[in-house]
Amino acid sequence: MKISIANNIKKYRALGIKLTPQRLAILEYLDGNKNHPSAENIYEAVRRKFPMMSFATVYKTLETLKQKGDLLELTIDPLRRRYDPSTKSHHHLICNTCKKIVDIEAELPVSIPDKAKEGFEVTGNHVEFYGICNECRSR
Amino acid sequence: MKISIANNIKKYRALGIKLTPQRLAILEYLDGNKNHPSAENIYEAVRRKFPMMSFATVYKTLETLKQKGDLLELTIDPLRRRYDPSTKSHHHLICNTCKKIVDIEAELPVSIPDKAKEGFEVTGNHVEFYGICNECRSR
DNA sequence: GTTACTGCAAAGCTTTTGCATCCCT
DNA sequence: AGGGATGCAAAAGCTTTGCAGTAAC
Repeated sequence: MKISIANNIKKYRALGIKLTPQRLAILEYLDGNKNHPSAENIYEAVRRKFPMMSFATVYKTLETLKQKGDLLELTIDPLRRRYDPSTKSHHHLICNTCKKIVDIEAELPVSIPDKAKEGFEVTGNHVEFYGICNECRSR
Repeated sequence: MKISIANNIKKYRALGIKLTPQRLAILEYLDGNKNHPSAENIYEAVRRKFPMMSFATVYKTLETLKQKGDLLELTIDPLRRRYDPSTKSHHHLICNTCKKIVDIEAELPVSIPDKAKEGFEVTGNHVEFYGICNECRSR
């Protein structure tokens, strides 16, 4: 984990991102994270290392990463924004009961007929599947 | 439009929804509306008829309709919730530039391989296509 | 030395809530 | 008449912003 971040330092330098300790902690927390964390999740996690951390720093860093194309903002949760460090396009399963969000690893062939495109030039897509997860069903 | 609402009055009665003038105005505004309005859009529109209307009434009515299954809440816009009176499952095109949201009329065969289901019992899905709309491309 | 980031507090938006009053059924 | 809806104002969340001080480059 730490090694992976270390290897990426030159990538962030190249992007023109100034690497402060706070940012490194955020990057380390996000690296490989599959939990689709909210800003608060990130704040709480990183604050254990940097008790002086402020929410503004979290939001500003997330905004920077987003603009550099290194972080996806998910509009999936009606209550708050969630973030996903996996920037290659993928899809999600959402549990209607516990609201858990799980990545779908498989490729999904989704296509839209030309006549349904309404004049759009389509550049990407995102599929959400709704249902009930294993744990919730067991109850 | 008014006729369609009139025909539906017994439906709402049957749902146990008390039909106040404010609610009728909201229902009329929503009926057949393809603009995916926000609570504020609805408030502004209905306020022209009922200047005394309050935001709380809009939100409470939307919540009621949602719970009766007569309105969908869209989690598509990161800035605010939007509502869709078309309750039969459908998909959306979203313009990256002007943020317009357009309904897709066609059926889309979307399926997920069993091995990708992560133990979920899948009950529905929603596809978002991203791109650039005709108007934005013309500039 | 510059430039850009941090931290704090305040402000901005959207959405929810409590409560007295009102009105649909 | 009774139960639910309305309107107002206040509060609650989440996110953004301004600014002075500070640290990375």
